[in-house]
Amino acid sequence: MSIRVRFAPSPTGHLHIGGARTALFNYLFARKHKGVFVLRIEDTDEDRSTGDSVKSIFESMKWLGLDWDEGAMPDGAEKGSFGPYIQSARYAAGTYRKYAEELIKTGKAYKCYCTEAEVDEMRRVASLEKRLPKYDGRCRSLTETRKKEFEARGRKPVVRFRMPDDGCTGWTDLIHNEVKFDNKLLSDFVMLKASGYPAYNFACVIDDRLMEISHIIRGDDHISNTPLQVNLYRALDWRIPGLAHLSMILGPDGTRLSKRHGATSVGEYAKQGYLAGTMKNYLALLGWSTTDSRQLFEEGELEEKFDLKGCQKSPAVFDPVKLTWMNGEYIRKLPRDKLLELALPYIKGAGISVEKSPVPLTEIVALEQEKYRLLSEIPAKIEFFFSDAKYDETAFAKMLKTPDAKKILAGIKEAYSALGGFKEAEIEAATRNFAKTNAFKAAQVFHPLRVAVSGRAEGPTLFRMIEYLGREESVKRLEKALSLI
RNA sequence: GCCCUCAUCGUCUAGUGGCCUAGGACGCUGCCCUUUCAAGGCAGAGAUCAGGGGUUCGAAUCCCCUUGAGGGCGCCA
Repeated sequence: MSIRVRFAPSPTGHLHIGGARTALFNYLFARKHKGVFVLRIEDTDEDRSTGDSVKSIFESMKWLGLDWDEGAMPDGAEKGSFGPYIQSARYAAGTYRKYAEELIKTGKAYKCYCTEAEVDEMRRVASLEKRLPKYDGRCRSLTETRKKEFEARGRKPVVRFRMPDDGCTGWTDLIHNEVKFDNKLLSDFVMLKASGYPAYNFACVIDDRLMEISHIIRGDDHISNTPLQVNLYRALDWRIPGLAHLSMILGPDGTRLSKRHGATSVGEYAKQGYLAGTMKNYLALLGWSTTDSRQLFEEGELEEKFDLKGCQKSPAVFDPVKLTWMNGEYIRKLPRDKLLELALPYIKGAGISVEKSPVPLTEIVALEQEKYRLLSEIPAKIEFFFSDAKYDETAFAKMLKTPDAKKILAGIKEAYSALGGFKEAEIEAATRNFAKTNAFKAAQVFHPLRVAVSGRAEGPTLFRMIEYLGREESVKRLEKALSLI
């Protein structure tokens, strides 16, 4: 049996962390088993589905590098021979109606003329009387005359699935092992809405089967939908795919991850300067691990090592602090030209005019590569190369408001002006020499010098920084600092 | 209310009856390196394995109960 998995988002917003994790695990499972990864759009919620959401989801998937083998594509075309891959299009082709009618014919489904208000009331009363708040099945055996009456009054029926009245429905979950539900608890769920559109539990089963999906990997918020779907598979006499329910992702307070925990969409993290590789690596570790508890994975390694057996049953708290640490790790591993490429949008976005760069921008950006944890931190770190030093008050007070500061800066200024060349090694030698001849400790000179030239108490390695700034600019800044002391 | 699921350091986790006086990672603390900040190296604090009962020569690992948390009970997905 060939492995075919799918990610089936409903386009009602951006791709969220939880969705991305589900997509990732499906993708990894497919790659690991040399299977097929399908992307299907479940846009059967007529009110909330939007084309913009579809676009946004595509974008995030692409950013994360989760390329799919079959399904709806960003250019509006489709790839694969099981299409269409958008449920609204499948609806238009009559796919769902066909199977619904078949089930009605065999008595496994029926038309229900109850209005939403009636069903709501039914549930309310049941709940009050401490009975199960489920549909009571009153339309299960409507006579033809009754049906005609309803139709005559203009009532549009929904199609409901007839659940077995007794027995249990269970399955062997690939993550949770045996799970079972008492059929008595299960409701005759809606397959086709009054509008004719399919509801989730129905569309999902029909499509998974028709697309020959071999394994369903989804969040465990779907566990209670599963017995309904299993019964549908059986009614249709279809083979039930492998079922794997992933644990939820929670916020730091232990509740389901949501907006009030901060950024929840993949796009927001991308904007904040997290790398796609970081996100992929971090998300993989939320609910999955190797037996050696490995943290950092090389490119392509997850695809090789992923295994459903390593999946956690319990929910995981999303930890932005660890994510940020990991991003630093990924940034450090970046080749410098790649780093520049990724940093450029942030640099330009900060209004830094890079044309004025005294040395190739790559060099400047790479200067503090080991310190960046977020791409968005880069502009603030390199800004002083491109505009006059803005003196940090604390640093200025501490390093330049000292008895020796004037002497040091003046002396260094002189030494630099007299230098033949202006390379890191020469600058360092001259600076150390100045310190020595004037009986200063190296640090006594270095600190004020750093502040005078960059405005900050911390920064890149001192002499290379000064080299990049250039003699003229360095001297100019020393003069300015002198005038301010 | 009913049903389902889950339960190892603050967090992500390793662990499938003896190798566990419970390992790794993030975070935290200290030291080293060092012109700063980082990075790196080393060391350390941090988990009576939710609690209580069993089973067993032996349990984080198996069984039962309790508690807690999460999810579901839609013509949303």
